Amino acid sequence: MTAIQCAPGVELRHLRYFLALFEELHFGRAAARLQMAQPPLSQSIRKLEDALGVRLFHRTSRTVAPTEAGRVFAEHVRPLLANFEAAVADTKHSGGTTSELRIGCVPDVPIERLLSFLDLMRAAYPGVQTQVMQLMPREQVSRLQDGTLEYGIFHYAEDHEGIDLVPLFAGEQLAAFLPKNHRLAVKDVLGPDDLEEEDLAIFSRANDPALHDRILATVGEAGYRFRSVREAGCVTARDVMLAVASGLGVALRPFSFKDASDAGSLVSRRSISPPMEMPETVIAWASNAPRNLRMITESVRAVADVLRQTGPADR
Amino acid sequence: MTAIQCAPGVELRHLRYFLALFEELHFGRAAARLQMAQPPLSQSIRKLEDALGVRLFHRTSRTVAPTEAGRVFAEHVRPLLANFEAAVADTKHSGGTTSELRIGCVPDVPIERLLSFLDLMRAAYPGVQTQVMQLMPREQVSRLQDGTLEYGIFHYAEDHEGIDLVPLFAGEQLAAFLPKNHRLAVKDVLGPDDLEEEDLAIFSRANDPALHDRILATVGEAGYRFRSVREAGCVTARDVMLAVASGLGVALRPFSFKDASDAGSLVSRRSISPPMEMPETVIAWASNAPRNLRMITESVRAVADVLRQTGPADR
DNA sequence: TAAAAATACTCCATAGGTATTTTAT
DNA sequence: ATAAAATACCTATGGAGTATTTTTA
Repeated sequence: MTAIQCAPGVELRHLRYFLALFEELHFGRAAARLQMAQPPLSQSIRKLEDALGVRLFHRTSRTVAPTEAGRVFAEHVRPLLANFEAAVADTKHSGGTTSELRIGCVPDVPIERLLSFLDLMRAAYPGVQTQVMQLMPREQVSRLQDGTLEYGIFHYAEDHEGIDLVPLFAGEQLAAFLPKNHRLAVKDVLGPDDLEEEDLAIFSRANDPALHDRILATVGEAGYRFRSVREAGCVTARDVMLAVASGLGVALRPFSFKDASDAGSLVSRRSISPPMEMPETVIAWASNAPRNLRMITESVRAVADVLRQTGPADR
Repeated sequence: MTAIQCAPGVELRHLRYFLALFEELHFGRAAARLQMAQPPLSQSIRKLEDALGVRLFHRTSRTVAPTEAGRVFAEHVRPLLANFEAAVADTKHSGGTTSELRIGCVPDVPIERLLSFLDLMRAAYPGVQTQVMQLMPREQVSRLQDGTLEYGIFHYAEDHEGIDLVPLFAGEQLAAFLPKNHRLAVKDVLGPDDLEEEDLAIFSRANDPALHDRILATVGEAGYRFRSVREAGCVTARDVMLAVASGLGVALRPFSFKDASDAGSLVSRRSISPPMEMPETVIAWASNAPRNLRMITESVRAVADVLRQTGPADR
């Protein structure tokens, strides 16, 4: 009932900062982990100490060590933050409001990348339910616009009206895929000279015109020429591998495709030089999405930011 | 380890706001209780709901009702805040740093007032140890300046170099104290005419010259004249009562003095008209007090603010 | 229509960033 | 000499205030 509150000015933020520093025992590293600069972290810790009236760390310019009070505080703070997260998760659930997020994803995003994204989202939004469906970019965009999809993941090729997007993953390196017993299979690395007598097998332009064009442009700019370009209605990695194995031509696809297919015994993967990469993978959403998605979208931005910097190797 | 945090932007502040609203179920009252305006409370609650992705209250312009999610959240938030307070208290203790606060207080501050102040301070600073000592203002000031006293409580009479202070209590109403069988004891209320043939008994000017002068000035301005002013080295209420009982003269002291003395049977207390009041009671500290007192001083300011508004009746 | 919540704006406190200095090894 | 924390300074987000509008019992 008293209007006077204990430890005014101390916020969850300070607790998180404290815990990070307590674990790292190094202002620079803790700040990096918190994705902030070192000076504001110093200031925040000092402010926390002031608010508590207790010194939490004994520091010299070489060492940071928790004081007795710091250890006591850490003991309390850890479960406190955990309880907070639990409270949030529980509340989200009980609301039933955070209806399942429908996420569209093009088939050629490596499964590990997709999973590392979903993992981080679940960490940021404990209550969230996700339902990932395989959709081509055009389908994704129209569903984002009519509200039957919350987020879409595809390779960037062009902008769309009413759609916001941020980079999620860097473009993957491309490799050449050719039939096992192809004459070029004996070489480790293939270049423009090797490929100029080959046919390029690529997904049908109708599937995703903008991406199709962009890839062909990239190929041209990198100095590659092909005898012909053959379109195939390939959607999955398996389709591509089969087309290659059946002699349609050489495919240029991300390195990771080898692992994703059971056709590994039928096709060979070879590096190419000069290298090329796919357009970066982006995540998109409707600009006018309902208000209850705003914060989730903020998390999406944050997660995307982390993934783009650290890569999906984080797991 | 993940840098992505759950429910970003939610701070303890929001939890406090939420709980206040959950209990009041009325934005206006909750805001008042939180000592803030209503619109920012609306905004904060909305922001909290956004961050959680869940509606916590169902509101019309007439009613505010918690949703199911709101009830769930409240269940979590209550112990969470309690744990936080406990964590702060524990940490303060363990640090041992919040060395006992030495608080000086002049003798004529009513004990209830002093206690209500100490209560609120303990609420705001759970770990705090207080040691109150009876000191005259001059002594308090010099000890504040040399750092052997953290806070001083006295009646305002003048400013001092290097000393900050804020009002703590309004000045008390003065009453006249006279011997039980004094000729004026038959009257209920005494005025200037009654007292002009009396001697005024007052504490020695040497004790606190500024306050002494200020009281005499107040007496004069209120239109009171006395036959003479007699100084006595009185310090405690008991001293004053004894001086009065022994016939030194009439004393003008706060109403509450009657209760504080066991000399009640020897002296009578009478209201005076026109009324006079003591200078307000202030709490003071050294402007250059050590950094670990800064936050406590902030609490002192806050507590003083509340007490001055609500009065010590709060208990 | 009246009480209460939501909006619209304004302001300022402060969180956080950058550049630099201090300090201890 | 160097790595790391502290300090100084700056910017800008957003928390909180005042005035006003909208809403529904």
